[in-house]
Amino acid sequence: MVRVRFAPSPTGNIHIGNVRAALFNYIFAKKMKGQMILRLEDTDLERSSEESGQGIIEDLQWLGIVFDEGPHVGGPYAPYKQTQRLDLYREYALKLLESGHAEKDYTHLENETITESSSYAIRFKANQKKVIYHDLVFGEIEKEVEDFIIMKSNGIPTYHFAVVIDDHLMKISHVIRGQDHLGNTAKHVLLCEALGFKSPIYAHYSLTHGLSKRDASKSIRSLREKGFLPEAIINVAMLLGWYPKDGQEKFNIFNRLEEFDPKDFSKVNANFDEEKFNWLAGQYIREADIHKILLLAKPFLLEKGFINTSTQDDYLMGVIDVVRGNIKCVSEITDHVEYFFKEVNYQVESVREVLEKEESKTVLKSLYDKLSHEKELTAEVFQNIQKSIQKETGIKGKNLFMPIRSVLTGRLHGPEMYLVAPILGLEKCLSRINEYI
RNA sequence: GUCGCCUUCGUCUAGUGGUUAGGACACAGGGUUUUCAUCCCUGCAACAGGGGUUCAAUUCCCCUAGGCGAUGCCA
Repeated sequence: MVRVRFAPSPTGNIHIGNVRAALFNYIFAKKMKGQMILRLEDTDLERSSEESGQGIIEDLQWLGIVFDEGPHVGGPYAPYKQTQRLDLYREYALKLLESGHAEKDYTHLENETITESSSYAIRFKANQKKVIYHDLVFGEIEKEVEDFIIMKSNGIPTYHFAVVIDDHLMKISHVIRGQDHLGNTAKHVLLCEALGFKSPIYAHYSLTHGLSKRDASKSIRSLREKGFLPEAIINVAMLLGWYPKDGQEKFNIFNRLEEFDPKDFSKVNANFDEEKFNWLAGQYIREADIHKILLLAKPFLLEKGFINTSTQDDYLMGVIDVVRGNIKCVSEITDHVEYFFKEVNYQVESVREVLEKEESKTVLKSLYDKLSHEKELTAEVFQNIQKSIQKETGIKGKNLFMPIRSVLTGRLHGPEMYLVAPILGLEKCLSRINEYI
């Protein structure tokens, strides 16, 4: 049985870089029909927090990463928080002390006199031993290990110790983690040997640069609040370390589990490419189910006061569909749709300039005249009208289209007018034009 | 400092002992009856350097340089 785990320290939000630890393990569990375990490594008492742990669980759930076992759902190897497993670590540490693999360390007392009751740390005696282990991605790794602390003088285990004990006790079969642990793994292998544990199988993936922990804008929480789609984030995170063989960069990994293999992880540290992320995110917005975007967009539109609860969904979907090609996350929709909901404000200088041209008046008069003879405004009707205005007035190109765009939207940029106008509707178009003729 | 890992277009990458070294993002040009954008087409652009091994090296080996990581009573 494959059992993998995501073992974050609950000290902040997860972002698009470190979500890969959860994602890669989860994908592997899915592929192998194994189990996914969450363990909170909260032994850094200073920085760990309950809220952070909860936030991580929520963010992952939103992405579709769920756990078979963990502090929030329980499981046969509970507890799943390291601060609740302190007795366990103590027990194993004492064993190592007895077997001579470890010794007491009083260096934290500096010049104080050591007595029977003095607190002590426990140091593992690695004796410069050379360890060779196999990594699925990097192959044979050879590393000499120095002595290191396994229990702090406050009774809390260090990461290296707790991780080995827990992975063994929780029957973790594969450890998939960042290559910042490539060297540390030798320590873990040594500890396993000393404790008589079987080492899990290791796979280390490359690190990502350009994603500072301090940059909150790349946290999963923040991306979610901006209305990025979770599928896009999963896709981008996958690309940070793994590429499908056919080179297809937009993909749903859950449909391609067969292809996924940790041994194909990239060995090279990569830079996070925000441009590409934005591009991919936009692709997902364009292809998403319109109802889904509608649901996500409503809160943003309500907040801006563009709509109210009685605004028709059909109308909204039309609006969303016509502007979705210009956004990468749903929140950006509010930058593109004001004129569909509010009266147009013609104060923008460049727009006024267009409208005040003599040619523009000619175009708009003709447009008004033709529109007022129509009963129903469709894209085709609008296109035909534009053509006949051109034919009759001889005005074409920019001089033809800009006044129309300006009068109907108050902007110089936007989607094709023949798509915009039918959504606005005949009545609104006529009244806006009427203001200028 | 010591130890470990890595090094293909600007960026993310595919790939091979003999290839026109492929794709994507970005960028540039063109097209889609106007603009921004979308979409389509075209173009630009890479095997870090030096030694080997070999008939042949981007691919294998060594060295150098560079990058990253570890070296904590952080995880």
